[in-house]
Amino acid sequence: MCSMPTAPKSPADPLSIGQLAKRTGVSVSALRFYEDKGLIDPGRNAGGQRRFKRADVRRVSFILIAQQLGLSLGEIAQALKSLPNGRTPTQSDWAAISEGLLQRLDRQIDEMTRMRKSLTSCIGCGCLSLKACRLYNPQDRLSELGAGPHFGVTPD
Amino acid sequence: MCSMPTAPKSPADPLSIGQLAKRTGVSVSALRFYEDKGLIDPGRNAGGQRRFKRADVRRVSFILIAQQLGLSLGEIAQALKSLPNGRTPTQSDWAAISEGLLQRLDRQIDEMTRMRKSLTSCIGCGCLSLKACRLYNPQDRLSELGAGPHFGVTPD
DNA sequence: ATAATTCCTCAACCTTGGTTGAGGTCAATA
DNA sequence: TATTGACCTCAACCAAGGTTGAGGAATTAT
Repeated sequence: MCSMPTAPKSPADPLSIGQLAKRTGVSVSALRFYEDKGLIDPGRNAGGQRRFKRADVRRVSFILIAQQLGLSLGEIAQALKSLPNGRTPTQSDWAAISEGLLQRLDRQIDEMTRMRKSLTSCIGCGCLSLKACRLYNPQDRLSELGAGPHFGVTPD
Repeated sequence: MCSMPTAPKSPADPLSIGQLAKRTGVSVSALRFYEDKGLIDPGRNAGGQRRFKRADVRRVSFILIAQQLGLSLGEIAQALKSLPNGRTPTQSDWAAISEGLLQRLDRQIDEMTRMRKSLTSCIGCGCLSLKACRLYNPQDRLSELGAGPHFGVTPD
């Protein structure tokens, strides 16, 4: 026969949720949660079970990377909308969307570097008032790194 | 008389929670929450109302700064334990504890810079697999920046 | 054919970092 | 003195990012 002995899973083979979980290291419950939030959109087989395309491995990888960079799932969902719908994303589609991450990362590094400068000067003078930080950094507040309360310390 | 006309609030004047809120920009409810978590420990007046020392303004500033750097309230509580108990912290006490923040910030900048390198190479090859990232960055995962799921992408 | 897995949905729960409101007390002001 | 604030506690709620478990259906292995 022409068919290979141990079915070398063609690139079209769909993945079950458990298989995707294993490949990505993301738990099954988290994958369902991502679907619920619109980050992934698996098809279903006749029995109603989720069937993922192999390209979804990359999609989940993107989610993980973006999370590392501090994007919320909502922001990630937004970013993923820039991918072609219908067609399976190509490498250059992924490269394009990843550029956005890189820019964000650069902004973050920049903010942290400014923060470092401020903190150094705060430590230097012992004031710990963020007066200096605010001079350097008027209303940015590294807010990408966490919600954090409103800022506006009026020191002693 | 020797006393000044409009009572130039001596450094010993205690602050009410509302006054502290105004000085720090932190809401009254958040201040109560911080007390609950052990980050601040105001005394009480005869009527049971919180009375903060002026040094608490600095303490709250520290909390805000540390939050910006991604520390959880629990971690901040830990850090604050290094302050002298009993005595009001001096400028050099604050400088010492802030050194820890600076080191953490440096680690973060370092991690982000490595992440940038990885991401650049991922974008370059279009793989988006984090294979390269993991090479550069074996098990660190910028985890300081958020809980984030377990990492272990096995690409397509 | 049957047993063992895996999967399904839905609801409840968890942690962080708070906010909001009810019901009641304290303190400053007219 | 009366009355506004400002304050008190306690409980419930919110959003994010999930986990856990119940009860049941589908799939896979023997």
